[in-house]
Amino acid sequence: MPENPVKQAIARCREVGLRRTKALEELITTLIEADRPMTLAELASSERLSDQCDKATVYRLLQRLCEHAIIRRLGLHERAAFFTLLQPGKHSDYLICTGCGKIESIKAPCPVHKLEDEIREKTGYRGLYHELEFFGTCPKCA
Amino acid sequence: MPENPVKQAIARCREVGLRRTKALEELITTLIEADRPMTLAELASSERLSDQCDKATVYRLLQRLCEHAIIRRLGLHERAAFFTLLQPGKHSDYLICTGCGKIESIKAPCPVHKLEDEIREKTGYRGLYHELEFFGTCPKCA
DNA sequence: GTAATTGCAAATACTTTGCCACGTA
DNA sequence: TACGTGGCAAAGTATTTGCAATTAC
Repeated sequence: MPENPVKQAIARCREVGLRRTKALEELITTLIEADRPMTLAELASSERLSDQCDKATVYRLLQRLCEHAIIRRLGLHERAAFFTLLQPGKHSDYLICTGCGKIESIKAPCPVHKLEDEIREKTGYRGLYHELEFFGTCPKCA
Repeated sequence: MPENPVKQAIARCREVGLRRTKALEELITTLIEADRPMTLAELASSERLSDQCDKATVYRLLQRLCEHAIIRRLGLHERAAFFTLLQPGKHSDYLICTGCGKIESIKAPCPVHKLEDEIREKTGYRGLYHELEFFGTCPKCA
């Protein structure tokens, strides 16, 4: 039974020593409801957070959550950084339209695990993970 | 016979209608000599370019070259964008240390072409390409 | 000659920090 | 109570643009 993912994420936050604040709850909830990577600006101005707390607060929350590997910061080519919640057992690659900027999750089985293992062995890098993005022009923009 | 890659790249520039300026030559040469993705700031302050032209010029050159798919802008998680020369038949994935920021090219055969083909068919995206990065802590930083 | 390109300076955009007040454990 | 957290405002860093002067074709 997949328990409430918001509660799961907050539990992970508590485990690493973060305090359970209203802002934290709303941030996690927002990320889960959106089910897509979001920018600091988007989050800070979102319904749940805009009148809940300052942008600096969201910024520092994101920072803490990144440090503890509860969320991840993604490149994705925009000027602003994107953040996505890490959920155990879930991994997403992305399909991004270079025209309108639309970002889709690709849930398809990711074909790079084998290469990742090879790299881990050959290079001795620790905590290895990857990010895979496909870029192109979506049918609407074409 | 692999002809001089600088000349090749400049030839491609000419084909798409760009003028052959000193700045263009030095920019291309710098990217090829470095053989790694570079940021606007790095390029603008590089030996070949710093007293050759203004940062705005480099910026606009990079922009034009991107539009014509002669270079590519990469995310790579730093705050600044990275740029890399596209060379026909060459594709690189990257291994990046989250500690010191070192960026290595992975020349290993890239395992995502098949998935890329599937996505092209299923989604109808045009001009599809991908970017694959591995992140971790390098032995030195660990 | 004409349109693309450039330099300089100013404007944006996004991120990051300082400092003191506040709330959670 | 003590220390993590939050608000507000200011600073920092990277990017982007306007406009007149210059240069490649």
